[in-house]
Amino acid sequence: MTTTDGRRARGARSRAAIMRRAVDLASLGGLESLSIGELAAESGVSKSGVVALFGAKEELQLATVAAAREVFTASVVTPALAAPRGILRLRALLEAWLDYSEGRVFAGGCFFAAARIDFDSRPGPVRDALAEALRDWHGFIERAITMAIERDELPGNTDAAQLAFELTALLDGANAASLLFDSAEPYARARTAIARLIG
Amino acid sequence: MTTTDGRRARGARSRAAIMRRAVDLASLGGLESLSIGELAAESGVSKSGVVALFGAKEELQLATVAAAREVFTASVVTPALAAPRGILRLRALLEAWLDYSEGRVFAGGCFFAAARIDFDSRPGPVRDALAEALRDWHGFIERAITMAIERDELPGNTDAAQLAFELTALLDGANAASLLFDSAEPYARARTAIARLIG
DNA sequence: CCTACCGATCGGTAGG
DNA sequence: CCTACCGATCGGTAGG
Repeated sequence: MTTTDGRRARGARSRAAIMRRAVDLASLGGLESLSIGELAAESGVSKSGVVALFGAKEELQLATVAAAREVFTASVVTPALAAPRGILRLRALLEAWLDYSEGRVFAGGCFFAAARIDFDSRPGPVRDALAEALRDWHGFIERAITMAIERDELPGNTDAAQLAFELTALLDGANAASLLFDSAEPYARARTAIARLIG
Repeated sequence: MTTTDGRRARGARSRAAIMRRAVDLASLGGLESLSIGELAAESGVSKSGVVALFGAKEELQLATVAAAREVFTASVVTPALAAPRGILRLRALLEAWLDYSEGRVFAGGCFFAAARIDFDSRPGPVRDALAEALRDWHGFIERAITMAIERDELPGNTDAAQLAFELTALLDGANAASLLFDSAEPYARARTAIARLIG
């Protein structure tokens, strides 16, 4: 019993440490170029250790997406839930996202923007997991918009899905431009545009 | 002389055919996972043939970026130049871009959106080439906006760089969402947002 | 979890 | 432009 628990606790710590490296590596080079050997070497375990803990490549990729979602939720969603429903929560969500991207919570910027590329033309479980994560996030923004409309903090004729598309496009655009041009200016541009859209 | 010209003409045809495959492969999997061996096999030449024509990996990547720029210019920029300067040309540019993305001129959607990922955290000549291509495109949009302002087709207090950021973010957002969700709806959303921004 | 190993593919070169 | 080859790394497995 004690040895089993000890082994499980070590396994859990090891899993968490390896996933922390995995999400960073994937944010830098994409989810497909995340290699088992490189991840093992950087984590101080053997290749077969990585495979034993997470399974083969595709299961490793799925585990990495799940780990990234947890980090994302803790960095962006949970903090914003402290704000009251409505326009304040919507603003908190957008601001938390910009901080998450600008603060490089993942070494290579937004994990999902990087992970998407290798899979958005390749159907399968990994693409499905990424699509679900993005859909969840967009849905979260859209519900915050809807609550703001209900509270008369946004015009009654606002199209929530349309506004959610525009806002997330601004966030992703800031992330991409900041990375490529190594500049913080795109975040200021996104904030300006957001202020114009939702006051 | 004749044999030399014949060889050169064959070389040029071969180069063009190989680049046509290279830009498609890179748009699907990213510019780093474009492998010399795969490109050679799909083009019907040997690996050393690819290297002889384009040089080692980095030179191949630079050649691929240059080829993609040519395709992009021919698909988006040149057609839009037929429209008169000002708001009409701006609208033509944005519409041509959406058609370029939606029509999958590159098999994996916008080449530059896909190629960016592998390099936006990795300084070097390839990143520089991608950044220059994107800067060129943004500059083109910005100049079209400026000309529209000068013709009083957009408000005099319009911030051209800011509006260019917002418009290109909408284009890129539509491309990304369309690929991941395998849907045409994001293009409609982008068109709606563009119409609101520039009438 | 490890070592030791597998076949396949990577980028690249020698020699022609 | 080719064939033939190089060392390194890929994902993955056997056996413990």
